[in-house]
Amino acid sequence: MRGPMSVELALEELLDSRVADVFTKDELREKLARSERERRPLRVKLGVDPTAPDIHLGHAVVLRKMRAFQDLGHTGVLIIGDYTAMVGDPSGKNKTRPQLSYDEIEQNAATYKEQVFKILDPERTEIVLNGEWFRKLAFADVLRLASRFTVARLLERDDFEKRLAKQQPISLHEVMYPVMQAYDSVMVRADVELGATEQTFNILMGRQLQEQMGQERQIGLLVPILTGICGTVRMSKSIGNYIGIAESPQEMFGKTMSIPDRLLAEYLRLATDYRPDEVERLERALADGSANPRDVKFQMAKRIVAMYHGEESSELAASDFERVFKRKEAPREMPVIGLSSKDLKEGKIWIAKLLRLANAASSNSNALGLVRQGAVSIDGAPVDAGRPDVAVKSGMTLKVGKRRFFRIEITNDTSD
RNA sequence: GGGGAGAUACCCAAGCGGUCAAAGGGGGCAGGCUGUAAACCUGUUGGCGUAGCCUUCGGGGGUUCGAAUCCUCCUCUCCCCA
Repeated sequence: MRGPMSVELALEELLDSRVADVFTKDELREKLARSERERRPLRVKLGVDPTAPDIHLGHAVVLRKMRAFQDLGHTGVLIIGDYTAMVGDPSGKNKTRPQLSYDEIEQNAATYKEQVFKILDPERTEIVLNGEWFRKLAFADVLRLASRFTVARLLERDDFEKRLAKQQPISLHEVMYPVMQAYDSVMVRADVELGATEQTFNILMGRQLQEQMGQERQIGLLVPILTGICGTVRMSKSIGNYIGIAESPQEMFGKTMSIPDRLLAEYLRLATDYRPDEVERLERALADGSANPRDVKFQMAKRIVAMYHGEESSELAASDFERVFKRKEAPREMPVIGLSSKDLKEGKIWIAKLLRLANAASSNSNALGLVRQGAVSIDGAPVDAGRPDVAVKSGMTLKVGKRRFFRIEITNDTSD
């Protein structure tokens, strides 16, 4: 149990640390105080779309904020937008999203639930699918709901404004998205809605609708958007510039080390659990040159991996990293490519086939391209594009590019 | 309802009868240099056991020895007018 002082501190962090905006802070303080008085936990809502199920460090920022509320005794209400996923949130998009099939959505939702408790407290989490209420609405209900919003107001969203300016299409169903999200807030009686800054508009709509429908309006708490590891645009699964919280320690470590230096401060602040004063100290050291960015990044990578895999795995990932990139050796453990003796002709295999079995190339053409560029080696010897049939034995190491390693295992298959 | 513009690969965009698997840029991947950073240089970026062949330029049909390019119908998008 926390003492009174640490509650004070936790509150301060809740409102300020990794927060971009709160509307409004005063209202939130009041709600928190009242919740304390009445011993009624706040209902803290977060809506997620089960479109790309893997949770990454970008999602983690907001999920960890929810966790912070839970640690103070409040209830996290996680809405899986199975129904809204059929629409696709236009936020930050410059084009219409593809609508998913129901099967895909269900599968994604399952993966999501699986990963989310790496961060959230299961004891204080409610998970609901918004199809629960949307499925039941009749068209007349939808019209009544829609009548509470004006087109002018909905088109004020900057993504819509931009698209209009660029003469790009906006579908009617996309305009409904904020309406649906607002309705979610009403249905779960949210006290607080969390989201990244791009959610500002949607969350404000929820506030408005709740008031119109006789509820106290929710507080919006916005967290900053994390830039992806490419360093240019937001972290996103579909772009592929992400670090997933369910990825292997080695992957996480490596990806963290590959971010551009200029993202260091941002990642220290948003992606780690360093205390604000620690972040500040590191930022200062980077700015005045007393710390080497590479070393800070190394520390940070260890921290991030530890957050999701524990200290031990983190240390191992760090030492594997040193081993591979400093000493140019193979990692201790690597994925195995299982070959059967049937795959071989006189002990040899076509390199393209080998790469495809390893899932290291998307096609034979792609594989042979890699070989031509000298990216492929076996036991340290580059594969010659002119001699694409390579002799392999169990225990040999296949290396593709700078960082992908595989161990070859051959089983004697004489079944036919 | 009327008039106009448009749809080309992951994205932007050129091409407007053969020399087009399709310029250029971006992005991705790979190589060099590094710290799996940045910047820079180079290569590569539809598929196929690959000096050859197959499929691709919104979709169908046609003209032609030959079509991303011409004709025709369809689908979709944007703009202006009502």
